[in-house]
Amino acid sequence: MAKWLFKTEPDTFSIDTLKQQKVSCWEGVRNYQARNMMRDAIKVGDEVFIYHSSCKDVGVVGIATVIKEAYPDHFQFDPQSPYFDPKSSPENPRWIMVDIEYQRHLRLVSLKRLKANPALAEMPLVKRGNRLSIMPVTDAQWQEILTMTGQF
DNA sequence: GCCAACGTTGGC
DNA sequence: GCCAACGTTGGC
Repeated sequence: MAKWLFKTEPDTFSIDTLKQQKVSCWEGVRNYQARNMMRDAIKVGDEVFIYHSSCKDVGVVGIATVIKEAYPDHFQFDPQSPYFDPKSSPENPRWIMVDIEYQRHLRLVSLKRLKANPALAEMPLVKRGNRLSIMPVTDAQWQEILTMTGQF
């Protein structure tokens, strides 16, 4: 099973919200590279690090699993939604989402620590100017980050 | 709030 | 197909 990292702004949707809901769709991905990964590679059973961005405590905060593979993100059709895309249509949807299920919180592994770890230097996350909201994580990187939590 | 980095758009 | 302008992301 593959492993991934999903970014979210906790002011909009946090790991705590996911825990309360237990399951959630992952809507609002509006980047072609991220979309293509969801479409082509993200499968039921894959594990996902949840990452909090644009907030006080930036970093990896928990784990979820994929429970539903790519299907159309209906927010793209809703003019009231911030994720509305006027160029998309139900007949030819442009954007998709997956569903995930909460697994557990992790003790925060801050971006600062991720950047300081040479074993993680190849992660898109720690590269300069990174903007990818969904990215693959290798088994080795996954284990390294788990080790950094001290929780395994 | 600032600003660097990046993706997208659109004129040509 | 190039590339400048623009909008967005995201750390700080």
